[in-house]
Amino acid sequence: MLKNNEFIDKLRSSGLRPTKQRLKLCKVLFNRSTTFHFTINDLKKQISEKLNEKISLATIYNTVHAFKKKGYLKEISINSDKSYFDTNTKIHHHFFDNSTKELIDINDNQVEKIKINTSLPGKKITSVEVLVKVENK
Amino acid sequence: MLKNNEFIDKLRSSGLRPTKQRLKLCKVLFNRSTTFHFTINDLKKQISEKLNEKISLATIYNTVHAFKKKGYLKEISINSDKSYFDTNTKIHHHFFDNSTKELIDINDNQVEKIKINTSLPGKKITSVEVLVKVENK
DNA sequence: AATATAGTTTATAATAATTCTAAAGAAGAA
DNA sequence: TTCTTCTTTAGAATTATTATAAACTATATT
Repeated sequence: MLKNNEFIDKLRSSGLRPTKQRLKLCKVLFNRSTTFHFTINDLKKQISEKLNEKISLATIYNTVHAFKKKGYLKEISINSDKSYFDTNTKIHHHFFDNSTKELIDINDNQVEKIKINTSLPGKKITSVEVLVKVENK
Repeated sequence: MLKNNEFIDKLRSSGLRPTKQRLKLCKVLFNRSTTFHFTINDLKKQISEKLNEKISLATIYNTVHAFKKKGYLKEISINSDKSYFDTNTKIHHHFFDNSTKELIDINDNQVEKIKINTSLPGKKITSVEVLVKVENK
């Protein structure tokens, strides 16, 4: 459980003003024991459920993108009508449950490290993502 | 280069009536030497450019989804505002060029086969996808 | 402490991909 | 031909996301 002051320092040190809204979002996003996989709508719901407050939708979008840019959140590649984000920003891979539309982390020891034996001229690799899709048996 | 009759047979054998629109789409999609990675908009453009004809947008969507369901097309997992499809339905992986927003096949010998040493209770794996994102150097 | 400024938040409108609808049209069977 | 079922279509509806521009606030400056 991080203190408010720690969030304030973290925000300030990355050039983001520690506003009320950002601090509330930090609480909801980062004050948890396990990683959080979410869509904007999931996040919005948790803000009202956990904090019993309201942050405008535009601010939620803005902040999530700001946090992603600063490396505090990661966007996960799924072809869905919605975007998915993850509070675990380390390189790791995912199950995507098509039945529940939920993301689940794959542990490092559960999937072999991927080796790419090629490159593209003039391009640099920015990420390597493995997505294992599952559904109910 | 497949003949029209071959498309007719293929469609009929999978329970799809061989309509003018579907045959035109077959021509654009499958009468090519290399695989085709496309968005609905790309496809629409090629219909007018290659065939100089027009198929309603709803039909393009309907047909692409019907072909996907029958296994003639594959949808690729990218978090983009648009959906991407691929005429190569074999298991293979992709580069996604964030600078040009293009998909490029990764050959089988260019990426190691991924081994998953885990499973989820009550779920079955439906696909394993590797996406390598690249951008201009 | 008051003031200036640059960064933020907000409600709302705009955008864009996709799906829905329901009527008209076409394919295949009888 | 006629009937039934499937398909196409234009346009409306839906939905996630981004843009806009005015009100607000954190912070630095005086």
